[in-house]
Amino acid sequence: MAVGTLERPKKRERTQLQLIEAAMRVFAEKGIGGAPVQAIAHEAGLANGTFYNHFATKHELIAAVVGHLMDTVSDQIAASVRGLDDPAEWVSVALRRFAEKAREDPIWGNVTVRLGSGVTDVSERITANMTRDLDEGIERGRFKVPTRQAAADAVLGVGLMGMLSASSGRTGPEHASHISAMALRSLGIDPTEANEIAHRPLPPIPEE
Amino acid sequence: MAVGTLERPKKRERTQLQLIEAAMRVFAEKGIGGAPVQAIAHEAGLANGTFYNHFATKHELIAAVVGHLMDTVSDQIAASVRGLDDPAEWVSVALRRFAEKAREDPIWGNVTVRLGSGVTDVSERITANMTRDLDEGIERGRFKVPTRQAAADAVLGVGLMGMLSASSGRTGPEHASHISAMALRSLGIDPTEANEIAHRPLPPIPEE
DNA sequence: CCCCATAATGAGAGTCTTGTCAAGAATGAG
DNA sequence: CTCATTCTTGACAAGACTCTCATTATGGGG
Repeated sequence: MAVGTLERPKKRERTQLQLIEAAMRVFAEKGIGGAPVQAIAHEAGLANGTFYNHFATKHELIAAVVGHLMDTVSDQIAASVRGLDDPAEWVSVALRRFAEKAREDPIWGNVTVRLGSGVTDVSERITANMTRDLDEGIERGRFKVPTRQAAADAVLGVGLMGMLSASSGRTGPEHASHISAMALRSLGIDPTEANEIAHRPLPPIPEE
Repeated sequence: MAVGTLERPKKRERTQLQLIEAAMRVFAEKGIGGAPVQAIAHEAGLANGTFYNHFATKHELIAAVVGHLMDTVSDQIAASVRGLDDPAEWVSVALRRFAEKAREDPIWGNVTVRLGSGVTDVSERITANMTRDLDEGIERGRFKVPTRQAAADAVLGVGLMGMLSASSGRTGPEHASHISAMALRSLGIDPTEANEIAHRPLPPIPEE
């Protein structure tokens, strides 16, 4: 209970990460609803009670998973895009990063999709950056779309479904570029150009 | 136990439908995982035990919900499309029907999306017709897409997300046409033509 | 290497959920 | 209207899940 005037950052965080990662594995397999705390603790190689030393409730764990998921890419992507000028390229880079991450780490992909299409908090945070990019592109006349809402539906939809197939191993190495190209075409970018943008090398991810 | 040589079709089916519809309302509100059988029975105005006269397990109920959902539109759509010649129009009609149905009946839409992006059975059945249409369009050279998988991701993605925003009341009456146009553009249809196809009147739904 | 603040343990209390069943109510054919 | 058949009821047993807590283990600063 003593308020932390001293530093003690290590063990606690390691265990929390164990739990978060175990939770993602279990969520990916059994869905988010169907995951008893016991199963998560056991998957992490810890006892039931240990869980509650770190998270007061299951809901709190889910929030931590969300936070972890977001920290892993969302902000990195936003940053890696910051140097670029063309809204079309922003969208392309973001989509490709998500899809590739999902291919490399299927569990991450699976859980992100489940949360992104289910939990309101997450889809809002995922969409936040994307919506901003879309608006900017629309305003500049770069995207020609019927409405903001339709544009958001299209880009988010192809992104999530693309991640889903990527994380289930049904895709080749070009898949990220493919879905990115399709998204750009739906935003009114000329097919040839869309293809070119979708195949540009990805900019490096800047350090924290 | 007597094998049914006699006819007795009425009451049973009525109650089953009550349960299925109650289940959809509860699923829409609390998700599919978080819906106790008790809550469903109560929502239907029935006792707990009655549930188990009709469905041996909760999973069996979910299967019935899926069946009901599919019967409601999927086959109707397939039929209503059968007279048309252009794969682009097939896709457009199917997407618009789904999106409009979701707008008219938000609960139907919400549950269909949840099942469609989560339960494997359903997404497969939803995709089955669509994939066939896509393949045909690709083969005829009507669609120009990087891969079948990318095309399926794009169309299914925009369809599900479109239904989701439609069923949450965030959309105007044109939304169905809008997302249909975006889907066609992502399939390589020229924007002007995509728009025209997306605004053609929907063909009538044929009788059973 | 010692020691104690900090973390882990796991049995179990309390609660919720599923699924059963004997008894009573409704249905509808004759 | 009568009665056999079929449906409904709600209390309850069995078990799963969440969260607690007194006890034991640990790690890392001195």
